Amino acid sequence: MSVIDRHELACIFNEIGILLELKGENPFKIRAYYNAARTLENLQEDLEVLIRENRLRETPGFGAAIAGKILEWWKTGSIEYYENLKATTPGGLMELLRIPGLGPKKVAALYSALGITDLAMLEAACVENKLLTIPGFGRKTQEKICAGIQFLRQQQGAFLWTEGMGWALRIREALVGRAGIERIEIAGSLRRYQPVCKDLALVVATGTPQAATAYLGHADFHRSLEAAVESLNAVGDGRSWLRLNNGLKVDFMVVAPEALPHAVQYLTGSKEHNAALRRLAQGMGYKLTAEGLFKDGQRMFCRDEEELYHRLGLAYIPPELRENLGEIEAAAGQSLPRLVEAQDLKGLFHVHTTYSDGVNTLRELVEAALNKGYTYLGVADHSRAAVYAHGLNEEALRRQFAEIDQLNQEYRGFKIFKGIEADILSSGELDYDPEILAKFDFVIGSVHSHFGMAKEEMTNRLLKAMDNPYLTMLGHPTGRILLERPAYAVDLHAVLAKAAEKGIIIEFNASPYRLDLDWRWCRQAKELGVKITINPDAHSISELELARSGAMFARKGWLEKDDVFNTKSAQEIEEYFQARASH
DNA sequence: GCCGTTTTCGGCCCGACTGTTTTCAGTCG
Repeated sequence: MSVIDRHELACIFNEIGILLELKGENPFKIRAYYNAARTLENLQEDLEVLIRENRLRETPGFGAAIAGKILEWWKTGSIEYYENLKATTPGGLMELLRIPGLGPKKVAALYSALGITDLAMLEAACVENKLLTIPGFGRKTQEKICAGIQFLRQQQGAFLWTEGMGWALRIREALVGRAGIERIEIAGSLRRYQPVCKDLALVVATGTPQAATAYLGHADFHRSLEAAVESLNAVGDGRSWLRLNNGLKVDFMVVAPEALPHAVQYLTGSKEHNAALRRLAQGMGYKLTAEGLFKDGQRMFCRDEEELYHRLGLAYIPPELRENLGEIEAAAGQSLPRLVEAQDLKGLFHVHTTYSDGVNTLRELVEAALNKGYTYLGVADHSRAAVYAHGLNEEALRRQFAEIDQLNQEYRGFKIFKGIEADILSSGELDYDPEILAKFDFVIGSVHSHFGMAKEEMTNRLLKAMDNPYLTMLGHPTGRILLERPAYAVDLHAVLAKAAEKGIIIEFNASPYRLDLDWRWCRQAKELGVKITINPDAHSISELELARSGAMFARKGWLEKDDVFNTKSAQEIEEYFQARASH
C-alpha cells in the first residue's frame, strides 16, 4: 500500500476525462471523472483516512466506480482502466486539444480522416490544405488551427513560475548535503519572479567542486528526481546543464562558498541588468564578473549581494526589479520603491463561494480568511451571464446578501463586503441593471466571452464598462492565460487612462495562470495614480493564499504599499466605497 | 459515472457564438 498523493490521483482522473472525450464517450461520464479530480484536489479530509475507514463513498462524487479506482490505485499503484485507455489512444492527440478551437470531436475527426496524431502532422496537413477535405472543416477553421499551432510553438519549453519553482525545490532537496554540496541557491528568472520561465539557474556552493560536479551527472541524483534526465553537459568554469524529460533545462554553476554571492548575482540576471551593472563598475575602475569584483587584478569577495551593490555605490536592488528598467539609476539616487510586502495585505477581494463555482461555503471562507489574519473579505461570485459557473440570479443574490448580513453580525471585527464579478457583455454593458448593481458594496467587471474582438472594439467595450458608475474594479484586464491563451487585443494605455480618470481600481489577478495585469503595466498604472488590488480570484480556501504569493509578482511592477488597494484597513475600504457610492 | 428516488432508470448546466452549413455540430466559458 503506497502513500497516497491525491494531487497525482487527481491528475489521473483528469486525464481519464480527456481520454474519454477523445473516444466520444458519454459527456456525463466524462464530467463525473473531472468532478472526481476536482473533489480530490479540494478534499478537506485526509484521503488515506477515508480509505482506511471505508468512507470513500460518503464523499459526494465518489460512486462505486471511482471509489473502486481510488482503492485500486492505493493497493496497486496503478489503474487498469486508465492504462488501457492510454494504450489505445495516440499520445499526441492530447497535445492537439491545447489548440484553441480544437475540441475532442475535431481532433477525433482529424485522426480518423487523415490519421493525424501530433502537432507536426497537423501543421503539415494545414500547409497542404488537407483539412478542407474533412466535412465540417473549412478555410477559417484551418487558419485558426495554424495560428493556434504558432502560439503553442512560441510557448514551447516554457513553464509557469510555480512549476519551475517546484522543480527547483525538488532539485535542491536532492542535492544539498551530498557530494560535499553545502548550499543551493535558486537564481535565474525564477528569483526575479518572471511569471514564466524557460530554464532554471541554480548555484551550487561546495568546497569540493569536482565531486559536486560529478554528482550532477550521477544516476542516484537523476533517479531521485523521478524524471529521466537527458544528459549532463559540462561547459567548463564549473558550468553545466541538464535537461529533464519534460524539456526543462537546468543550468548549474558550481562555486566555492566564498564566491556564492557573486555567482548568485550573476545568474539571477537579468542579462540587461548585469550588463548595465558591469558598465557602472567599469566606470568606477572595477571589473565585475561571475567570479567576483576585481580591482587592479585583485579579487574582492563580498559577504553577500547587499555588500556587492553597496560597493558599486548602490542601494540593494531586490531581484524582482533587476530588469534594467531604471532600477540601477533609482538605487544610485536612493530612490528605489519600498515594495509592497505580502503581510501588508489586510483583506481580500474576488473570492468565489458555493453560490457560484467555488468549492467552499461563504462561512468556511470567512473562517479561513480570519484564521489567516485578514480583516475583511470581498465576496465576488459570478454574475448571471456566466451560466457555466452558476452565475447568480436575483433570488440567489437575495439569499447571499442575507447570509452576509448574518455573518457580519456574527463576526464582529471582521467585515464581509458584498460584491460581484459581473460579466462585461460584448456591448460593454454590465450583466445587471443599475438597480441591482447599486446594492453591492463593490462591482468587479470582467470579460469572459467574445475574446476575438478587434482591438478598437474591445477597447471601447472596456471603456464603456468603466463609464458605468457602479464599476469599482476591472478584473483580469487582458484575459490572458499564461502559456494557454494570449491576451485579447486591447489598448491598455486607454484603459489605464480611463481608470485614472474614473477612479477605477485595476485587478492584479494573483492566479499563477493569469498574473494579469502584467507587471510591466503595473508600473504604468502606478505612474498614472491608478490603484491596484491584488486579488486571489479564489475558488477554494487554499487559493486564498494566492494573494500573498501574488504580492511577490506585483513587486516586480514596482508597486508599493500605498499603490495597493487591499493594504487599506476594513474601515478605510468601507469609507472609500461609501464615498464612491454617494457621487 | 453519480445521484436520488419514481428501488431501476432518467437527469445530470447551458446559452451563445463560430463556422459550417442552409439547420446544426462543435467549442467555449
